[in-house]
Amino acid sequence: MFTLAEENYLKAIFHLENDYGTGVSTNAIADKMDTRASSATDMIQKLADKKVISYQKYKGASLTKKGKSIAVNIIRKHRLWEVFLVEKLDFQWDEVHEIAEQLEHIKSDELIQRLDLFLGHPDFDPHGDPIPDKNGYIKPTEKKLLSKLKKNQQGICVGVKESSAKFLQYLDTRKIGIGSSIKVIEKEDFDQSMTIQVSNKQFFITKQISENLYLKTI
Amino acid sequence: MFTLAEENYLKAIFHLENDYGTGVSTNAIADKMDTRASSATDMIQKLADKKVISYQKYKGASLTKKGKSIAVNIIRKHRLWEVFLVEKLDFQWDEVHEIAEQLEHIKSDELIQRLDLFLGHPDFDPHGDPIPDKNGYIKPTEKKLLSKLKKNQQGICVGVKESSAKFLQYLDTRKIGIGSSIKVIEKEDFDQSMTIQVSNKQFFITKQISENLYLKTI
DNA sequence: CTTAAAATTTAGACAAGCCTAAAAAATAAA
DNA sequence: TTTATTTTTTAGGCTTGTCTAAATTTTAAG
Ligand SMILES: [Mn+2]
Ligand SMILES: [Mn+2]
Ligand SMILES: [Mn+2]
Ligand SMILES: [Mn+2]
Repeated sequence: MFTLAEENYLKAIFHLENDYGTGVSTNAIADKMDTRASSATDMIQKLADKKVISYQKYKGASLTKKGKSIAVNIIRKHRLWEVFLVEKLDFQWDEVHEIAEQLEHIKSDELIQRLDLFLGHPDFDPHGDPIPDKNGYIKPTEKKLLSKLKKNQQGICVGVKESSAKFLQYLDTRKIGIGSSIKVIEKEDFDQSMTIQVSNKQFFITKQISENLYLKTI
Repeated sequence: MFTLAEENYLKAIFHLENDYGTGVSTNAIADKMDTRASSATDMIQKLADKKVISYQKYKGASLTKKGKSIAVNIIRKHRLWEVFLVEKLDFQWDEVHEIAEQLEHIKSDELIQRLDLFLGHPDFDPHGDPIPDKNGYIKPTEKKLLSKLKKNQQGICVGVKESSAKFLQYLDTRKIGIGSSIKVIEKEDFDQSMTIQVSNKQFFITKQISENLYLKTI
């Protein structure tokens, strides 16, 4: 069995490997966990002892098969709970992450199996992130960052990269959400800022925004 | 903010005061928490420092107003989650306690408020225990242990005292549950064993059973 | 290739919660 | 009321997860 801290480190390492490739540095982990490098080292050594990561001093860490399976299961729980909170309890999409951070650590396979059924086996969480199935399989989805689109290209918003409350609220005030149709009207070469069209309104957005919106191009 | 361990101690002290009156002994707490008296003393001193119990060396502990309010809130969460698990996820009443022991520590007032609404503001949990309202008020209910009834008296089962899976399964196999009509057919003076009638069937039960079933007499 | 900077690990400490063993206080027995 | 027993507290230690400061290794610069 794994402690809450161990579970959180495994999840962090999973996300880091996903985003920046295999072999995660101590500093990257410490950063994501909002702790000190020395604390990260301690935990990395413990996780290596438990065979859930492979690790050599000074060379970074990678999840083993077992470690990945644990991490994915926590992510599955996190996302299912987020669906529950939004679909059943009427929370907004910017309000659920912190609560799901707690709920993801509840230990009961039966509970998750039944929750999944109750929710109708959802494929995506409220932020457009895929929900791993009970075997840990994550269906690969073809989605593209808005920042990669050129002038006049368009797509449907299928997810967000950042999912901080601040960013989600920014999107809310501009009526951008999962399912919104977005078209690039103008793109500034110098700073990658864009003018986009959502429904019948046009907005000016910075690179920081376009780099955090996933689209399915059409 | 209170740690998981602190919350569990507060809940234990609340239940002990409820069952055996104010001023709870160190041993009673250690016993309920399945720990050693020395550990209980450590925690008692910490809780006293935090002003959630009043305590004098060698004299036992009692919840302060603040401590009681925290304990009752945890119990409210526990019971609401049990309702959720049974009503929404189709768990059996003997399967929910352990999971609720985890869920009761999730910290979000908004979550509990919405869960309560989602469940339709239930008054009782699956074991017939009252659910405190958001102000911590527990509606007093008139219920009587089956063991207190005399021959030919009857009532409706409104709750169980014990709620271990073993006991609940015992009741299940005899089709006894919340709402069952129970009549005392025969009562043995010597050992308090009884013959009772449930629906059209008669059972022989020991004192241990009758002391753990709450009835509303009619 | 040697030095400077950055990244990582180690050493030593601390709080929370638990433990065992021993001391102290309260209670029961004689 | 003295002695024995039970209850409770204290003392000292251990594990988990964290920290700061110092040492070590790796990487980048000159
Ligand atoms: Mn989330
Ligand atoms: Mn999400
Ligand atoms: Mn329960
Ligand atoms: Mn219950």
